[in-house]
Amino acid sequence: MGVQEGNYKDKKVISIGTVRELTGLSERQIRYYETRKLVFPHRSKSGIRKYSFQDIETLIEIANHIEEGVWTREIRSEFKKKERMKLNEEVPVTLIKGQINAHFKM
Amino acid sequence: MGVQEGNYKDKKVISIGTVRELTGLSERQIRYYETRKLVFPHRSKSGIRKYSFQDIETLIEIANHIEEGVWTREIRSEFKKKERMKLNEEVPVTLIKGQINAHFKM
DNA sequence: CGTGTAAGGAATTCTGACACG
DNA sequence: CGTGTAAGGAATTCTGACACG
Repeated sequence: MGVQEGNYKDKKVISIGTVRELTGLSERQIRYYETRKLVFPHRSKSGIRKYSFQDIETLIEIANHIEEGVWTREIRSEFKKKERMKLNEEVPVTLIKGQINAHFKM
Repeated sequence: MGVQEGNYKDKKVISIGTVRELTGLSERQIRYYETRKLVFPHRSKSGIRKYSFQDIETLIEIANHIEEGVWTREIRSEFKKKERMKLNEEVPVTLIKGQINAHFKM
């Protein structure tokens, strides 16, 4: 577990119409949150936006915040805070002595 | 693990152009394998095909077989065979005594 | 600030068919 | 059998703007 799992969750392959259906948001809203730097879809060569499942979860989270009256500006700084915390989680966990013994006894 | 994991792999959300890019197949080929009953995309209300990541893996597998000269007919029966084996795997694994003890000692 | 909408154009996708072999 | 292609139409997506508040 952790950040990258080589999974499908982060592959940007979903176009905006499908994102609209999955999130219940309007395309206007989805594009607006991009101008507010809250989501970052890829672009196909011809300029079509492509989103990941992770993006969809983020959009739903954004929508929930907006409903509560939170501004996009605040949502962005909250996301940045979370990003900083994630980086800390990535620091390798030190193995406990007992676990090391369990691993290496043969 | 097993069949359904509530994951993103089976969500049919990818349109054919993206599938073309991900598989390297032509749209003609992708649609043809559908008429041969090898892949089963969903359809949006307006009739647009939507594929899952699982479909993409299946398509790649199909392409490999075709390259080896295998006919779609044979590929289909091979897929059906695999399907039957999958059903067997789903039979719940009987717990080994020691494991049961480990689980229930409190 | 966040979102709706009409506008015009460009890119995507669909189906049925003709072709080759 | 498996795949390419041209054809015409329908659905999708894009951008920049006006609007409201």
